[in-house]
Amino acid sequence: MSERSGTVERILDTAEELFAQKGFAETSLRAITSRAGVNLAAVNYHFGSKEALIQAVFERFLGPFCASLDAALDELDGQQVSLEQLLALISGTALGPQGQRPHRVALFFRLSGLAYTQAQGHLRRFFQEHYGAVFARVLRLLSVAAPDVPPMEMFWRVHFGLGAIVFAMSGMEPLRAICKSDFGVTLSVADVNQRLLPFIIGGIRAPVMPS
Amino acid sequence: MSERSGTVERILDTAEELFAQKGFAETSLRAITSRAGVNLAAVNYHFGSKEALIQAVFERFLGPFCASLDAALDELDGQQVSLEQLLALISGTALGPQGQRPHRVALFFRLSGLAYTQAQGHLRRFFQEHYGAVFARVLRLLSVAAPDVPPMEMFWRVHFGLGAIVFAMSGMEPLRAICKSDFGVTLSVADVNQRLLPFIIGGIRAPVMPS
DNA sequence: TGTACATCAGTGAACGCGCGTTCACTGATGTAC
DNA sequence: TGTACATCAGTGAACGCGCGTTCACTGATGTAC
Repeated sequence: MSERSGTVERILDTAEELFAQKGFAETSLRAITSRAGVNLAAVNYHFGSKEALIQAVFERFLGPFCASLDAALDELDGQQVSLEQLLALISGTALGPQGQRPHRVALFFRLSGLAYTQAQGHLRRFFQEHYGAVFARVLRLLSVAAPDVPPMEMFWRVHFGLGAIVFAMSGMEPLRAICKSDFGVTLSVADVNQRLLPFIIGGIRAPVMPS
Repeated sequence: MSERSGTVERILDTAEELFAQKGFAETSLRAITSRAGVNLAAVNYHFGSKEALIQAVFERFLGPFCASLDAALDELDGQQVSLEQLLALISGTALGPQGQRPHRVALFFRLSGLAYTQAQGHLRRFFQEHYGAVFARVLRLLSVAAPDVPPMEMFWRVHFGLGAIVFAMSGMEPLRAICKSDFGVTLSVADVNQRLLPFIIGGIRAPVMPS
């Protein structure tokens, strides 16, 4: 559990934080290794390359998350699930296992946003290969939970919703600061999360335009 | 109108395209100038630095857009405006003046996403300084158009909506490709835009959670 | 009208710098005989 | 039990490379007298 003196874990922790803070291209291996207190060459020794390090950061988060989500979905297999339940389950799974470190979820979504947004073609491929199956499964369940929305419409709306999440998580710090100064209210990351759900549910449930 | 042999315009056009395609840090001045067919030193000669070039790219789009939007909002000052009308006006203004080049809108939102998402602190400041007023004005009008949503809630929901737009625009190409292969339907950028509006309106109108 | 000078867009080559990666090496631990 | 060797995490210094920026320069155009 403790990661004291575990070079690999120290690199992953630091890389995760810095990538989320500044982006992939803007974070140098020197910045990571010096902050982590390890030798510069250690990254290439343990991971092989910067690109492989980036993938390892995602894998460490996404692996357990998808496993947990898959298991949770297995449990309610066949049952009728509402949109609210389904989304609550997903957000609960994301928040769950790390518990103590809720900012890691924000971090992770920010990373996903960067991965999509930056040219990082290798990451998009990596996502599709490793986690495409779970994604498709969720998409199918969503279509069952909101039968008025046809599958293709649902596909787009889910991505719109993902965008809302990613963007909110990415701009979390500045947005919370503006919220504080303009409305005098200090919201936690969890508070923002709680506000996201109704927005997304409202968006997904919106009447479908007759094309 | 024509920008033939206008070095400054050629640089701006090319930079806009490449920044949107690959991000700011990932796009070198050498890539921009060689594709634009101008001398490497011309960027620093005309703009002073790479950072100033980035701001100039935004200014060229945002300046006219905000002016048009402000003018359009002036015209219906005092009238009762619905959420649908307001959002249609904004998206119309964004799509309007460039008309012939609809992909510039996608491009521009992608750039905004990058600006928010990447550490580029100078860009966030630049945004707030130059366009904070128009943004606040729109926010006020939205609050009038959807009086059930309190201002702070609206603030967050607008940003969630912005996220949906930015993300959809950023991932436009791959998402359209997936849509084609999974559903056999080829959507244009305008089609995706048309699907965005109901989602955002649904999200903004969603019942407010009793906190 | 002709000449000298100023202005300015654009150029080509070089600058120093930080980057990801490589490589020969160390020192500790485990294994074979 | 002692010795020789293999393995492996980690190191320090250097590699070549592409980057943003700078600078002395050119050549065309405009202006002053």
